[in-house]
Amino acid sequence: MAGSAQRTRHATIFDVAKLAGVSHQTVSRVLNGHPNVREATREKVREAVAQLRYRPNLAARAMVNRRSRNLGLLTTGSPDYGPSSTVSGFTRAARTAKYSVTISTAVDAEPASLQASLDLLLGQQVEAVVLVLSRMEILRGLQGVEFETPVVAVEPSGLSPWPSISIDHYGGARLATDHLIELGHREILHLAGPSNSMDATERSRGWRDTMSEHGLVAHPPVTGDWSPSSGYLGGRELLCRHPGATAVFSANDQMAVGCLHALRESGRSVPEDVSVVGFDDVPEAEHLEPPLTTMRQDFFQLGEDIMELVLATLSDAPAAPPVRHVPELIVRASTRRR
Amino acid sequence: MAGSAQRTRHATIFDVAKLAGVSHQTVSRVLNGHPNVREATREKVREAVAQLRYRPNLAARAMVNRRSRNLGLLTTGSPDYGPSSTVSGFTRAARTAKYSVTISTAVDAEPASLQASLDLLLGQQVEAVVLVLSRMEILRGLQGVEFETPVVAVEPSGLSPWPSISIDHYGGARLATDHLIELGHREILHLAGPSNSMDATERSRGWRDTMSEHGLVAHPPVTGDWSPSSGYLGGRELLCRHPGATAVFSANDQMAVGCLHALRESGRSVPEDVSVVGFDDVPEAEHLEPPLTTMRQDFFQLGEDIMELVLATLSDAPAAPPVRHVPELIVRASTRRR
DNA sequence: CGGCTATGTGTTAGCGCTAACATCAGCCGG
DNA sequence: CCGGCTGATGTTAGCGCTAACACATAGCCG
Repeated sequence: MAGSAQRTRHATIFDVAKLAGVSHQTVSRVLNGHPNVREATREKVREAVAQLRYRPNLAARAMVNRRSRNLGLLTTGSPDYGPSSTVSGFTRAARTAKYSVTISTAVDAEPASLQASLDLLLGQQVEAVVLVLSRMEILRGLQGVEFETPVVAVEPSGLSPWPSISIDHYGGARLATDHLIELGHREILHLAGPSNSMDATERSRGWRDTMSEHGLVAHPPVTGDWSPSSGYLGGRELLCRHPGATAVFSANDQMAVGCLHALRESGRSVPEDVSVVGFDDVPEAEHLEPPLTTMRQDFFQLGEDIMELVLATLSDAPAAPPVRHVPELIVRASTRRR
Repeated sequence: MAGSAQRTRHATIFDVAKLAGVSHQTVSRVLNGHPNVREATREKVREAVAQLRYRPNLAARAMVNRRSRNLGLLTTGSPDYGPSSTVSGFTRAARTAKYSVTISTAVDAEPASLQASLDLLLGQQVEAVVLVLSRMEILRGLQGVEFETPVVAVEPSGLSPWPSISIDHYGGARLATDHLIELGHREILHLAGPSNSMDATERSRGWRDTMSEHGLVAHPPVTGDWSPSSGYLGGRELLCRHPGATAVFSANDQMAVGCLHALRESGRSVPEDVSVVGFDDVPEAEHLEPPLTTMRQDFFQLGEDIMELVLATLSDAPAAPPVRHVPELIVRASTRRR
C-alpha cells in the first residue's frame, strides 16, 4: 500500500507519449477514444498509461473543453433524514453518470454567506449547481445572487426561477389524509413542518385540500421545526386546543415521535384514542410504540430524477415536465378505524 | 435574478486588466493580496473585478500552483446518523477553512468500485482524501489501491496505514457501561454493531473491558447492522438467551429503538425490569418510550478535528497524537438503579 | 500516372492563471 | 551627478491538456 503523504509529481501526457514512442496528441486521442488510431498504437499507449499509473489532469482538460464533469450541490447540511437522503441519492446517481459532486453547506441564509458558499462551488468550475432548497429563506437569500451556471432546484413548489424537481409532497399528504378519512376520522389535526420549508407547505396544503374536499374542518395546524422536540411541544398544544380530535397527521416521522410522546403523556393511547400518520418512513418508524403508519419516499429515485434534470438542463433540452413521484402509504399500527 | 441556463463566457483576468488599464499580472497581484501595488491601482482593479463579476478560474490557478483547495471525501453514503453527521460536520469545517469538498460514495466494497470512486476524486485534483471507513471491507478493498494524494482516515482503531481520527468510541462505551454498573446492574448484555464496523468493534471492546475490570461476565453479544430492525431481532435473541439480564447496552440508538420494541413485546418494562443505554443521542432519543439514556457525540468537533488533521498532513507537520474526543453520557429515563 | 480521398500521426496554439524575470521610474549617498 | 537600491509595473514562460491544422503514406480512380 502506498505511503501516506507522498506527493510525487504525477506523470503527464508527455511522459506517456515518450514511453509509448508516440506524440502526446496520439496519447490524447487514445484517452478520448478517437478513431483513426492504429490498434497496435492504441495498445502501446494503454500499456504506457498503466505502467506510469497515468491519470489525466481534469483541471487541465476542463480548461480546454470547459467541461469539468463536476456538479455543485448547495445544502443546509442538516442531518435530517429527508435532506441527507436526498444528498446521498443524488451523489450516487451522479457517480453513475460519471460526474463528481462538490458539496457546499450554507451555514445560514444570509445572502453573503450563501454567496460565499456558491463562490466556492463556482470556483470549482462546476458545470451546474443543484440547490436543495429545504428552506424558503435560502430561496430569498439567493435573490440577487448571480449564477453563471445552469441551476436546478430541489423544491416542490415550482416557485423558484429554475427548473425544479422533488418528491410529490402534496400528493403524499393527500394520501395520508385520505387514509385517515377512510378510517372514519373526521377531526384530523395537522402537525406542520416549519413554515419556511416548502416541503412542509406542500404537505400542509395536501392535508388542507383533502380535508375541505371532504367537507371537513381543517383546524389551524401547529408548526414545528421537524425535530422530535418540536413535535412533542406541538402535539401538546394541539391536544390542548382540540381535546376531542381522533387523528393527527404529522409532517414528518421525527415530529410524530415527539407527538406520540405528548399523546402518551396526556394519557391517550395510540391508535385506540388517537391515530397518527407520519411522513418519511424513517427506519425507526416500524419499531416505535406503536409502529408508525407513514409515507415512504424513494430517495434513490429522486436522486436519479435530479440527475436527469441536470443532464437535460446542461444539454439545453426542452425540459420535459418533471414527474414528481408520489410517496407510498405504509400502514402500520398507529392508525385504526374509529 | 439571473436566468437559468445562460452560459456566458466568463470574464478572464485579461478582461479585468484591460478595463482597469493595467497588466493582467497586476490584477493577479491584487487578487492574491501581494504587496507592492499602489492603493489607487488596487482600487481600480477591484472596481473592474466587481463590474465584470469576475471570478478567478480555480482550474487554471490549480494548474499553476498545484493547489486546488478541494478535498475529497469517500463515504458509503449510508443515511445513518453517525456517518451523515460526520460528513456534514466535516464539510462545514472545510468551508470555514476555505476548502471545498468533493464527495464520492462507494457503492460497494469491491476494489474496482472503490478504485472508480477514488479516480473520480483524484481526477478532480483533490489535495487530500478523507476516508470515512465505516466498514472494515472498505479498508480491505482499499489495500492495493494507490494514492498519489495525502490520505486521512476517519476510523477509531489506528489499524489503517494513514493518519486517523475519530470519536473515542471505546471511551464512550466504557462510560455507558460504567453508568449501568454504578446503578447496580451485573448482567449487562450488549447489542453490538456490525462486526465489519470498526466503530462497533471499539464500542464492544469498551463494554467488554469494563465488564471484565469489574469482574462481571460479558455474555457474547448479539450483532446487528445498526438498523432498528436488527436491534429488534437482536434484542429478542438476547432476551431469549439471557432472560434474567437487567440491562442492555446498545451500540447505537437506532438499534436501541428496536430493542425497546423487543422488550415491550416480551412484556418487560423499561427501566423497571431492564435498563437500556444507547449511543449517538439521535434527536428522537429524548422522546422515545421511555426517553433513552445515551452517549452524545459532537460531530462538529469531529469535523474540525478531521480538518485539522488534513491540514497537518498537507503541511507535513509532525502529526500531533490525535485527540479522540469522548462522548458525553446523557442520562434519561431508560436506566434506573436496581 | 497525376490527382484524389482516407487514414494515421505530428506540430502548434491557446485555455486562464501565477512565478520569475525584466523594466522603469524615483530616490539616496558618496 | 552617477551607481545602486527600492517599489510599482509589464513581459514571458509554462502548468497539462485538446482542437485545429499540417503532413506524411497508402490506396484508388479516370
